[in-house]
Amino acid sequence: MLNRDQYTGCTVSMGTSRCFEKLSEEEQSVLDAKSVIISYKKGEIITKKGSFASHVMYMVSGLAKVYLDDGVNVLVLKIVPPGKLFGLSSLSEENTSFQYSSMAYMDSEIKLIEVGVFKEMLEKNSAFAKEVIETLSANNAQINGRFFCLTHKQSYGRLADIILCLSDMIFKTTEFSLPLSRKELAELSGMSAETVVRMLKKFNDDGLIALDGKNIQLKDYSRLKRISESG
Amino acid sequence: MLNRDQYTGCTVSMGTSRCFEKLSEEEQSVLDAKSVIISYKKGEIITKKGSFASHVMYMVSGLAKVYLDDGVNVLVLKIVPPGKLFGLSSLSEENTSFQYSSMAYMDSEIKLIEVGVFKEMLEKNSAFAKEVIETLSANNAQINGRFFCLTHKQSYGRLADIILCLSDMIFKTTEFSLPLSRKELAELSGMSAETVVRMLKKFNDDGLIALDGKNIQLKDYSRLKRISESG
DNA sequence: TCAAAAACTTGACCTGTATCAAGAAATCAC
DNA sequence: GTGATTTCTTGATACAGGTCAAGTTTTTGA
Repeated sequence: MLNRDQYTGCTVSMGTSRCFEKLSEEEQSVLDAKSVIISYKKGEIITKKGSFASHVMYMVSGLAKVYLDDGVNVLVLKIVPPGKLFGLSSLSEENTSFQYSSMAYMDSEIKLIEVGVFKEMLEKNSAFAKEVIETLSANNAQINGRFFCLTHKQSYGRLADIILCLSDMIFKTTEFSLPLSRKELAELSGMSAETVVRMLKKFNDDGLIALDGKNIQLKDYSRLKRISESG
Repeated sequence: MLNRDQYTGCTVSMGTSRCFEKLSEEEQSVLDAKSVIISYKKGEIITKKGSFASHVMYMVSGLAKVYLDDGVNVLVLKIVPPGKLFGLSSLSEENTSFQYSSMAYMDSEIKLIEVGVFKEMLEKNSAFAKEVIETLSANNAQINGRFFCLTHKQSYGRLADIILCLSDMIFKTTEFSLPLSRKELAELSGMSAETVVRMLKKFNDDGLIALDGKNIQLKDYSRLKRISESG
């Protein structure tokens, strides 16, 4: 049999944004001089699509979603964990406003870096620029994989994806307390909140997970994986 | 009423890749020395996901699709018209293989640029690098809009999107001969080929388009637009 | 030029998942 | 602490659009 490529609906890309490692101490301090760290409470809007894109962001601690919203539907593009740069669309000369909205899933500390100084670094330090290109590409690839899943997998697979993703990439343990509501899980997996409830229940009844309100424990990782893969 | 944001399932982003304008004549000729122009016949594979990413590509003439494929389903990420750079995921240091497959929709001439020399330009010429970042961001934004549509609009809206997109961005006229099969339209709009046939027929019967085999004439642009917008 | 293959079309059927409704549980605000 | 919201859960219902099958038309290639 052909080795069928796998995509996941996972919302978090690997690794951290490593561009800052390429800056000299002096450059870093120039950057820091034009940066502030802001605290956001759970549920607070961080950026609103269409508003003036004056900065790029770096997640220091916490968790946020980056999403599109047309007033009726919401599509979560990605979840931003600590160590990640986001809001890079602000670098565009053509689009001076944010292309995406973002919201804190939990209390978060976010470093806002003035876009002018960030661009200045791109000009001065090509290793930095290359790292930023790397970040953009990785981000691209990850969202495209998610795109594939949300359009071609069915609900069980998509929900399994999200559960595995949260476990593997965010909480790094098989038992955790969800900071997300069912509605938010629904946005992530591209389905209705009611369907999420039903499917979580099914997973619970089938012994794949143990569910207790907001607490989830993965009981059968490999079967979840199989569901994720088979769609 | 709130101004509801609009996204389209359109597969082509605006404008052309302008990074080359930032190169000096000398840099351009260094680049050209490491480039070749290759002709592809309609239906030929240009890059295969997973194969060694030795070059980035520039569409000189023709039309191609960039897509993901898991062996069962196909998702077209974008259509590449002349004047566009593609395959930029090759720039990643981490992924030395193509992240996406691509195929010629019609006979095409494509310039293959050796990835090493392209990276060299990124290092040397920061205006060039900034333009590439711009291209990546625009590409991002465009695919995300498409992502939104394919997950939240229903079929009529998605098909209307594609028809309008082909008319506005590719053929630049309201009457054209489709180089794509129904199957390919289906991939683009994320539905089955049978459904495409049925919906095209409906559009035809409703006087939105005049259909004659591969020939499409847009009869009621504004109503198509409304269908596209209302989903 | 003609047979074989591919693409297109139409109909019948079926199912995954959204939507609506309504009650239970949890959370929030004062 | 208690009433008011907001979430969560479950059931009933509806339908968009996929799948399968079978016929027709177009394209291909020897």
